[in-house]
Amino acid sequence: MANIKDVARRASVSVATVSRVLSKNYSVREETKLRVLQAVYELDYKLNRLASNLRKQETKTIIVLLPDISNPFFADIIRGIEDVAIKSNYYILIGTTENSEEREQNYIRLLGEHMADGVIFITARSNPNDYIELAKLSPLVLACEYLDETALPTVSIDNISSARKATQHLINLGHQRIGMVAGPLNVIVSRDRLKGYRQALHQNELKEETALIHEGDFKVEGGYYLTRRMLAYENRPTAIFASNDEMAVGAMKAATSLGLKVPEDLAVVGFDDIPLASLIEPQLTTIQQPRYKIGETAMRLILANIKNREAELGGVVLEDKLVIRKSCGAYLK
Amino acid sequence: MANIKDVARRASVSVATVSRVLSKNYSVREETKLRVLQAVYELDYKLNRLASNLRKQETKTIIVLLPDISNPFFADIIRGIEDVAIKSNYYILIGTTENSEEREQNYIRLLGEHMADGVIFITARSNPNDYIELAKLSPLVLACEYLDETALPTVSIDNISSARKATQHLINLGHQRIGMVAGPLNVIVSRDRLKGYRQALHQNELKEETALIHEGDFKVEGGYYLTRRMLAYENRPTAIFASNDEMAVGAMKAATSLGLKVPEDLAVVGFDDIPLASLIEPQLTTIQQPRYKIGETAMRLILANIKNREAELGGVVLEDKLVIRKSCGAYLK
DNA sequence: TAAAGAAATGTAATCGATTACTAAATAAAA
DNA sequence: TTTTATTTAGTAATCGATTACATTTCTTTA
Repeated sequence: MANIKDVARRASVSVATVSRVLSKNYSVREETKLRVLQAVYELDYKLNRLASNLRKQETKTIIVLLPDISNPFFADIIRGIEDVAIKSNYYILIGTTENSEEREQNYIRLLGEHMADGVIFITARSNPNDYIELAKLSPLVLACEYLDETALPTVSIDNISSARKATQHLINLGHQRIGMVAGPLNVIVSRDRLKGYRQALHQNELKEETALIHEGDFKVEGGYYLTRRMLAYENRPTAIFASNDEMAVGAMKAATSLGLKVPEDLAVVGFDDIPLASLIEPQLTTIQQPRYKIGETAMRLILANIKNREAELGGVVLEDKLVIRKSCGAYLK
Repeated sequence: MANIKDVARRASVSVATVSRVLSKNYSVREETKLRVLQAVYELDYKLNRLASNLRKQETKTIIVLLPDISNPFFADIIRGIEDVAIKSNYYILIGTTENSEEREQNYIRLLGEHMADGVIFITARSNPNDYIELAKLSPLVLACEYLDETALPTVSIDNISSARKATQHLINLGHQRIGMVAGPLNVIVSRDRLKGYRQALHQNELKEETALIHEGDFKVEGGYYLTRRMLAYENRPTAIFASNDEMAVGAMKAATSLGLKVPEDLAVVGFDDIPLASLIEPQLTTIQQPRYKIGETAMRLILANIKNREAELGGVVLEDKLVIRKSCGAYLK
């Protein structure tokens, strides 16, 4: 395989000249340029990007870490990231952690080894300090997640206000006993959605019942079992707000399994608006996150951070939207 | 950031010795080894993998190309690939082509630029010759796809026999007029599924009707509209075999939208067994592909091919399975 | 104890680019 | 035409590892 030396020899110029021709924005005599390009063509020369990266100390690669690729929620975010990346001549290396600390480290290590220029986390981990430390070494952006205390670059919606909005919607429809199927509470996003739910109750002077608040796992089965449990109470809830759509689907299945109808006997509202939400019957009322835009913004933030490591990049908060479909029963009124 | 020279200096040895200590399987005196490791620790030395890769002429990275990351069908395949990759100390770089020729080339170019050691296609393209040419330059494996003529390394199920099996199942349930919602016919997988459908008809001396065979796009909407069209016929089909689950869901929605019940008025069988298949009501009867295993095998094949470029690697055919749920109506009999 | 063989380490070339510095060629100004 | 400024191109250092080959040190054997 031809390298830059071969091209130089063939075009009777130095390697420096070849490099200049190929990297544009250098002044090279037209005739020489043509000779070089001819040689490139004849030898089918291809840049060795490894060598180039080594010398330039950059890789144009961003690591994107997420827990689980089969979660449809992430797909659009990744599309957003990748689209911006491609436009900026970057590549993304997707790593799925499957919630394994070791696997995550395995990918993070690549940063220190100069195999990537930065990392975007679309993932929920517990220890904020790790992020902060890492951010000192390497450009880093959190997508969907954020930290209470520190100003790392983040992109997300305002989960508190969205959850409040969703709960308020149920209250407006007349529900007084609203069950909450929360996400895992070690995740800040779950905690904030729970917080929003509580705020809505308090603002409407409804009292909060621990029996109506349960911690789930973001999976269909979790939503199913927790809802079954709540529906077994004598004084059962008339509505469920689930912290994500999968659990909301589980809640609907729980109702059906007990002979209850959604939304007549149990109203359900989810969170995320994954594709499934509009395929299931009845279609799910849910909070829609601007996923693609979250991805785009995350990539833009990291590019900005690469260009200028000093740039103060705080958190970007994007608009969400309550999508009203059938499962909340609004159409019945 | 410390490099190998710094470590060498600190440990009072040559860079060669440092490299030997770190790359294992070299004989180094225990005492020297300790000194080096101590220096590595003190300086927090990290290998520059770019430099290492350049010298060793390998990257331990495999490109995985697929049309669309939001398709849940691909997620398990990727999991299989990634799991094997990690065990073998490889990384995968996922590229989504969004059916853009340009985007695909953008990723393929990386191979020539020494940024990856091989490529796995989980994707449907038209021109087999491109694959064959590329395979000469670089290790390449096709997952799910295959070619008629040539012996490239491939992993897939036998789509013809699976489609035959699915269709036969409907015939066994008494259906005589079975509509086929095919996938895009420029894709060999779609052609083979159609072939299997036809074989089943012929084997049962049912005649094939062009009015009952339609080419779709693997999307829910496509399945919906094509099925609506078929259900509008005077002599409408009593069953639909769709070339993937999304279109099968579309078919079910079409039936419902016309007031027909699935499976009583219209039996539906899909293909792939994506997660949605068991979440939708009625649950979908479908062909289950061993997705995770397809991924694993694809990665194994490419590793074998990297180790020995001469190895003759033909096509691996894995077992599929007809999963009988509610939508075909078998339970009614 | 000397010679031969084995083990440990060092020297320097190499992978393939980019680029600071320098030199030659050309153009512009005096 | 000479001097100066500007383009264009070359030389060689550099990025940070790995490894062939050479050399030194240590063991083993005679």
